[in-house]
Amino acid sequence: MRNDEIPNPAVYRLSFYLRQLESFRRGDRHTISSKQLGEALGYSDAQVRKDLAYFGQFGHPGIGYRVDDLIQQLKKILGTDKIWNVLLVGAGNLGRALLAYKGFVRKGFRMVAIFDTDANKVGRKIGELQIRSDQDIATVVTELQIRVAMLAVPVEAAQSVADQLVGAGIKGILNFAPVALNVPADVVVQSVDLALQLEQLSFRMSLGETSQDGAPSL
Amino acid sequence: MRNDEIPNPAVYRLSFYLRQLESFRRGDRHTISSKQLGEALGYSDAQVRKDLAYFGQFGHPGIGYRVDDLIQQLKKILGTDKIWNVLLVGAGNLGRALLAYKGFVRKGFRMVAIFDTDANKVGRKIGELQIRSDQDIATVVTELQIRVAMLAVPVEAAQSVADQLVGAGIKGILNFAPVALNVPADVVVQSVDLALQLEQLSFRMSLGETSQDGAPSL
DNA sequence: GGATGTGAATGCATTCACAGCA
DNA sequence: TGCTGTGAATGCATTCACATCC
Repeated sequence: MRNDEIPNPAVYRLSFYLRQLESFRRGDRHTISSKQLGEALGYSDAQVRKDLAYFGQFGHPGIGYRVDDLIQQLKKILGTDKIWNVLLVGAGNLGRALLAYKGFVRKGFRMVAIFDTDANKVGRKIGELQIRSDQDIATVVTELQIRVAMLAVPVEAAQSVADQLVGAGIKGILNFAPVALNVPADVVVQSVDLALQLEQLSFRMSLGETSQDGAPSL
Repeated sequence: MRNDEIPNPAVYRLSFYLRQLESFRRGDRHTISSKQLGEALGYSDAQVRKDLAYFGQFGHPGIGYRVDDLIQQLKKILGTDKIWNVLLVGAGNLGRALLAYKGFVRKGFRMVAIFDTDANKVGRKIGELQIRSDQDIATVVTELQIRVAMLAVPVEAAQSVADQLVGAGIKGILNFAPVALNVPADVVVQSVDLALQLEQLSFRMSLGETSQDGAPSL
């Protein structure tokens, strides 16, 4: 199947399916139906089946989906079936929290270098890693074959650091600065704006809603 | 206009419009057309007009939108035209980073209390605030009239803390734990799963995409 | 019986295109 | 002329409903 036929929201749901399946597996569930998986997440059974069918035939009629199998398949589809080397720019509060965050490692994302533009911070160690100057980005990216960067710098610096990252050959940026980054078409940006999330929560609190979670579109 | 006629994606875009308008204002732009606003964010002009029209008539034919005005209106719609008292549960790495994050304050979210379940941490100070026991949540919520909570505890603890928050009268939770929380219909949960964002980035890197940003749906 | 996978039908979001106003 | 606001048209995502298989 061609990739551009897959609805964006479906790709987000894939991650939720994976998360839920891992929870089912911890509960020693070996097999699961689209109905059960959907109910746990607030989706219809048809939605679950359709989403999965975009990527292949993973189910067994009369049985459902084998939990272990489907986890493996989803990891493969999402690209987390292997280890990724990731670099971090910005050794402030947020950067240090990201560095320590266990959830990344659990998914196979390994932080292998930290950079900061602040000369005072350069050279200091955080955990195992020594903070390096942003001047070294290009060298390190090449040496360690890094394709993904996390950007946790102040909004004023974000675009220029993004340019450096792109120049160094980075192909994906997880951006925490509240700004729309300008990058070439072959570089993917995924943005997380924390204050924006709280603002959205504030909006939804003034309605009679039941909604969960932040997710997709384009 | 009835609220449930507003597309979810449109609500997310509202936040992006606001962010972009504030950037335009810093550049001393006083008036802006739907075309210009849309171009800055990758949306069509019709999209911008339609989204705004869900909430009222803010524009001036032949002129466009007055930047200052529209900022005010959007803040009012989103609920960030006033100060919110917010509490935080979880004084780990992430919690401390959230506490120090300037972006929340800029939008009028004021962190007024921190809680942790770890007795070792209780009593310690972070910045101005002293970490309190989760036992005190109900008291503090009532005293300080808090409606919003940020949840930055490990995934195993998330649901039980969420129950405590709900019991104390909290109506909105910004959840950083990678789990779908179960809450009553009058409580809103907005979730941010950091590892999931990185996973989505990984998926999109294996396509020929140009996409930006993480956003809506249901 | 119990479940999947999938074309067809529905419903929702976006875009078009234009009347109307400054 | 330049731009908004909006019904109508289009396009995309979800749901229905059923043939198919264990």
